[in-house]
Amino acid sequence: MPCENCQADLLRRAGLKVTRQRMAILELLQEEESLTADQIFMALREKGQEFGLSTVYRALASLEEKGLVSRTELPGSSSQCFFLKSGGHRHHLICIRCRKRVLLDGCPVEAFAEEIAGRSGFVITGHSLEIFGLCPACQQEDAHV
Amino acid sequence: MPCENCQADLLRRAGLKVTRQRMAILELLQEEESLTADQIFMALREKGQEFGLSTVYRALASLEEKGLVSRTELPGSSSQCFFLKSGGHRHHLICIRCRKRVLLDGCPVEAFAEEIAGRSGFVITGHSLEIFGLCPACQQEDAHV
DNA sequence: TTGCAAATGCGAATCATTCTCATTTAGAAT
DNA sequence: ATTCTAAATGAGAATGATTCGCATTTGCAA
Repeated sequence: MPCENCQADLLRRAGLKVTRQRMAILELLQEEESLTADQIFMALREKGQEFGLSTVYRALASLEEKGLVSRTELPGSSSQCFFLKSGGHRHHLICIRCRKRVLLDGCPVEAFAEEIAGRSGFVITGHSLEIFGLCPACQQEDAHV
Repeated sequence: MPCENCQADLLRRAGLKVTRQRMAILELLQEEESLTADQIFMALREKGQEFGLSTVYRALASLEEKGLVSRTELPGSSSQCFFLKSGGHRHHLICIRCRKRVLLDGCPVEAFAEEIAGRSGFVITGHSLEIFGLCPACQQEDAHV
């Protein structure tokens, strides 16, 4: 259960100053599965907490650098989505309609990558994997329309 | 072995007009593993075949739409790489240094995705997977430096 | 050969993101 | 509590990749 103090501690432990702006962004990302920088900017403005778009970008960059946040890009979109990172190597299942993001357990790529390494002579440094689909709620909505 | 006629046929079969520009781009992509739009633009200019950057983008878009070309983004890069698509569902092993792109056989994600579908209630529509590493040549070069 | 939709060229426009620089602020040190 | 400094912020300009508008050209089917 997220609390203000937890978030402040997260920031402190990361060596980042605890600012109104960063707190608000962390809080927002806790409510929403994943948002673009611009969506964050606008959501905060609606809450009466307006601050500069460049601050949003900078806050996200510092949070990412400290491992509190990650980003990806939805297929066919030009802007990037940010979401809270929960430790360890995990992949996401992402709804292409509402952008809900579900954390997955396990990774089918690791064994595959090792096999590849042997055959190709590459030194493997990482991989990207995302699975896309329609979440149950959006399946319903699409049926209605 | 690629020949001019093959490429022209590819275009015709895709319902695209056979233009100097599209031919040159296909040819170039056959030589190079993968290139950004701008790299294509400049490579063609060096060959004395200058044409507009927007034409490069449009040609790539139409080739992609017809399934002759795909694109991805290297991690930490802001521009997209284009490469010839060889039929079917395939993934790539990509050198993060020289950007060489190696086609992989098999896909470790399909079974995983089905399992996920059952558990999550999502209708899976696709996935993205890329594996990154250093190719043998670049391992050498890095050792030298 | 003709006709016309498709393709091109050029520059302007757009969009996400980053940068600059003056100002403010968190939090450590006093 | 006050002072001090590096870190963070705000506003807007700058950048860089990509797309768009529109006039012109060009495959290619008839």
